[in-house]
Amino acid sequence: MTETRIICTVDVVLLTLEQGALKVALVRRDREPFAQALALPGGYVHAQEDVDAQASAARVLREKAGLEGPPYLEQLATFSGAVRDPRGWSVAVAYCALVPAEVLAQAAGRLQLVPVDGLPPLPFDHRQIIDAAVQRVRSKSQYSSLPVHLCAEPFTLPQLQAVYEAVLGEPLNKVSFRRKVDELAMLEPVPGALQTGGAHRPAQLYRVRPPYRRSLSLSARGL
Amino acid sequence: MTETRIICTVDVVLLTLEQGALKVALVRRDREPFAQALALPGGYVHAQEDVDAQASAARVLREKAGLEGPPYLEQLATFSGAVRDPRGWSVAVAYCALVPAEVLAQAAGRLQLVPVDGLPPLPFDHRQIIDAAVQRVRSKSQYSSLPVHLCAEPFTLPQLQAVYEAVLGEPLNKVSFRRKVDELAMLEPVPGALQTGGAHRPAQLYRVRPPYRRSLSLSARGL
DNA sequence: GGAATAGTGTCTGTCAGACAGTATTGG
DNA sequence: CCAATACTGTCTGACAGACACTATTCC
Repeated sequence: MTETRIICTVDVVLLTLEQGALKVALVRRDREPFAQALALPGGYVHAQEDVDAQASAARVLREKAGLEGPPYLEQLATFSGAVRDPRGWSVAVAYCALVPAEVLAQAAGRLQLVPVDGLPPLPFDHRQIIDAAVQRVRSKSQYSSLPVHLCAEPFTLPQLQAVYEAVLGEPLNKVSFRRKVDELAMLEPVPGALQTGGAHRPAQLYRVRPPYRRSLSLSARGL
Repeated sequence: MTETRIICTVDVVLLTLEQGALKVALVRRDREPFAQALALPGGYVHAQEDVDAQASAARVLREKAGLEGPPYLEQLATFSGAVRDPRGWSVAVAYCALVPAEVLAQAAGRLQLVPVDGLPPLPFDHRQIIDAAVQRVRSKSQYSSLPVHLCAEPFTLPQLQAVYEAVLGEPLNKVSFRRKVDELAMLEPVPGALQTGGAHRPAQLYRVRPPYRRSLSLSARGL
């Protein structure tokens, strides 16, 4: 009995917020299959250089998006089967990464940002992978600090609330939002730093407390 | 440059509730590495016969546990890397399955049930995989109907509440529990069927409504 | 002073949990 | 009638959201 070789890859759903809309970063494929098509950044697992699949995903982000330290990178799910890739039976470990739009500016040109609510036809099962990522992000945003990773530091609480509202697609109560953020105990005010410039009262600037830099803070009852 | 072959496997964390404790089904390995050791049921992905990794997991359940129709089977996470398997760089797609203890009776002898809170040393990273599965199940039990898959139908509400309490490890309020179960709208009373035998008022028996047979019902605010 | 936005004190409706009562069986 | 458990009606404290007020800036 011959053992068929299985294709092992990683795909990264790199999400950011631009102009109030959640967008996914796509790259133009330079190889077959689907050469020239827009697709998720991904690639083969390199057994020689990657210690695990998460390292493969970080390498993909470095090579294809020029991102050195991924602020937030989480395993999403694994997509597998005989028909998803024309080359044969494949396993794609999908990861979800969140970055502030400012961080992607450096990779302009290599990446194309597409609103997740208006995706073009995509190769493989990339549409399904993106949908799963968006669903996960929206779900986790309801009860965790996940969206802070879409905000460049330092930021104000009204800015952070706008990010939450953009991700969740619904307006939030200001008082409740501030209560919850306070409960999460994940932010600290930057002493003396205020957002000035507007013709109105300046807002306090905040940053993420170091322990929550790469992880999440969870809330018992949502928001 | 030579491409190293990557080992593709699936592992199944088969959980059940026995004597009020959450237990995982382990099998004695019949091959190297770790032959004779207790480990999670698992095996290679068979590209020729499995349409995807979930089918591989279902096949493993069938071959190693004698389970034909897995009542609940969900992808957990993927564990990968160079060091987790002595044979080389490996990818293990882990699945979590829930069954009532009664269903496992038919597979007695092949499976050994071990309480998840008193696990022996296990090969590979199986301890880590089991811990992830238990954490996921406990977490999801807080706001979904997941534990019904640990209950053989038909069951009474007090029985179901006991299952929730065993999984979550804390007592629940009876009134709130019944309100929530009612909100989930996932159960229907079996007409005229009552649990008799005790020297007390008999309890109404319930079954899962067909649409929720293999999926979950989610609650907005937990429990 | 006015416009605009940041931030806060207080009220209220809702809902989860507690309590205690009724219901229904076997002995 | 008593013990035991199933089930239900009602009260109450806590909390999310609404409202309105104060604070601070630029013009």
